[in-house]
Amino acid sequence: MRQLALALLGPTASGKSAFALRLAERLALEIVSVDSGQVYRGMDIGTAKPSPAECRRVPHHLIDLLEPTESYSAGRFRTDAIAAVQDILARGRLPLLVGGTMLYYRALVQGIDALPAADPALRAAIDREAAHAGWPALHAELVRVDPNSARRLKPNDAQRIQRALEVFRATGKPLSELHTAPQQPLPFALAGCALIPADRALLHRRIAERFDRMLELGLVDELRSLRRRHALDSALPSMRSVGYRQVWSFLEGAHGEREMRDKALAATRQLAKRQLTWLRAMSFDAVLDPFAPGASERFGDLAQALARQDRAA
RNA sequence: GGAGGGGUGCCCGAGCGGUUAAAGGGGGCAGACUGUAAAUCUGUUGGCCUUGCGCCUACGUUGGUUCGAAUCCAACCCCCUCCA
Repeated sequence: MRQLALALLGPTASGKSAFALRLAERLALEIVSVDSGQVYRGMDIGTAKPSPAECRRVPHHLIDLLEPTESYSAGRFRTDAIAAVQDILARGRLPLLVGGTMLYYRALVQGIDALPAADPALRAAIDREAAHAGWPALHAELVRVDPNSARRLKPNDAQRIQRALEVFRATGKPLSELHTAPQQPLPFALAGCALIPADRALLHRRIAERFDRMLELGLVDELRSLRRRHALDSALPSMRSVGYRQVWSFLEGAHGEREMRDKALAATRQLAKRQLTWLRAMSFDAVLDPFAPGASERFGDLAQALARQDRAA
């Protein structure tokens, strides 16, 4: 009975998926996506979702879970990912977690406190207050009800101030009190590998090439048809994701095609930078430069060795 | 050819005699991150060093006025609009 799952984390456009699919030629594996964008149905081109053919070749999990009008969460990811991994292990196959949503990955490996889920009504109410008084005023309110969280948060950090107030109003308890830094062990072993490119300029070039390919594949039309089929608005988590957000403003006439591309590329580079900050801060069993010659083979060898070790144990 | 407007740091753009290495924005770089995370927020961004309210380089080019110029003057080189 195998107990091991592998994970491959890296910034956007670093080649994670290609590495994973290559490895699938050597090992009987199934992929668990660690990606906050690929969970949405219909958002295929812009999230670089694996093609139907690739999904037939290698089973993928945690993809196409929700409509773009819905929203996902780190907490739900942990539950879903554990279930998916155990499922794969039960089938006697190797689970490979692949993605770049580092908060989700950390929630999986470190655990996450039991907190109330998002409450749209509460959030809407807080938004209304912020529109009137401004976020610094709500931060001041947080100082009264949850000084510990308030100290951590900057007066302009709208999203986190909103969350802290939401939790307090929902439970009557300060968010900081609910943070108990749980060490929730996983019911399986997890070996993680990070892809960290040494050549940032090359990563940027790949980001540009990839976005241009998305445009050729019909990213703009994809969003157009999503907007026809669903009651979407630009504040939805799905529509705020990189690429879609910029195409959205383009469709709204906020700017031209050239500017849409420039903004999308910048947003993607910034995303990659944040992902790299996570990757550098976390510890992994192996770190590879995805653009170094033979990196894919080295990852394959590593994974194979780990899998063999696990089977022997 | 004539009349205007303009050329500012990686980009856009404010400044219009000293307190200006030069507002603001973008981009870049670095960091934070507990149910929105492809989100949200913070810091930083000419060079050098003995890190000093230090030195050097810098506001199209060259020269000039001035104690002092990105800011005033002249010539020149580009760009835009209008008239021919």
